[in-house]
Amino acid sequence: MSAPPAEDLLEEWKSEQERLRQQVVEVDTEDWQRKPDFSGLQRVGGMDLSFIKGDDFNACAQLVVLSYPDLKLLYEDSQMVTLTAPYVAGFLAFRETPFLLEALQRLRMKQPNLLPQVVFVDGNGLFHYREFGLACHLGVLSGLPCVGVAKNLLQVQGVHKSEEHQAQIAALQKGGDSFPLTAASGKVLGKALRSSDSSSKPVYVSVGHRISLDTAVRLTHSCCRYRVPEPIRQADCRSREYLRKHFPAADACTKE
DNA sequence: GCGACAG
DNA sequence: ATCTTGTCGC
Repeated sequence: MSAPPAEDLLEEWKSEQERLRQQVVEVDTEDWQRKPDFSGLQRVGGMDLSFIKGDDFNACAQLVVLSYPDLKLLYEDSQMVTLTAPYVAGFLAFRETPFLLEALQRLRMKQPNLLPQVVFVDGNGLFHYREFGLACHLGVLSGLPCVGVAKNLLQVQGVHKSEEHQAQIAALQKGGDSFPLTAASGKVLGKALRSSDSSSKPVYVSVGHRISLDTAVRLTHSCCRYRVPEPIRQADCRSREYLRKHFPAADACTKE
């Protein structure tokens, strides 16, 4: 279906990532990030893309803004988009970021008062081959604080699904427990977090932009009703719902 | 050739 | 990402 990406394009993308990497701010920049109860934080965003089953190009781009700490819906935007870049592990941002930025731009235009103070992104931030995953990319280009939350482990910089890793997961006792994901260099690139008491499979949290890792992990835990933090979960549910409503069984009975 | 491969 | 309902268990 989609042509394999040319080698020189990947090299261009790498350069772009290495250039933008320099702009990532991996410390807390907001007052609320320093507060034990995050007082001052009122709006958290979540973004996601959902696809129709056999279609790699058309997707629903979703933005939700929830109140904090209640996690009630304040704003939502669903928009059908046509993707141009293929999915290549390590380059997810080149596929998705343009449409996430557009959604934020529509919000800035329509309801700037509802702009989220932090955005949860479905994917990694600094926990990435070149320390510049989707959450960093969106953070730097939007200027907003961003947190990356991946549902699956990307094996990067010496972190792998070893027995040691499995043992560390097994040692996570309750919601909020975590352990560091340490690169071969010694740098902690992210943390595996048990997001709730009832989910034994962790999520992988890393810094996107303008937030420290410890704050990102603490905030993620505080936004979890289920395994996936509520802003991302809502974005996922609502974009799927949009597709079900507007493209019901798009593949059934097409052959007569 | 084999494994890895965020979404 | 997507294919997929009910079911077993705490």
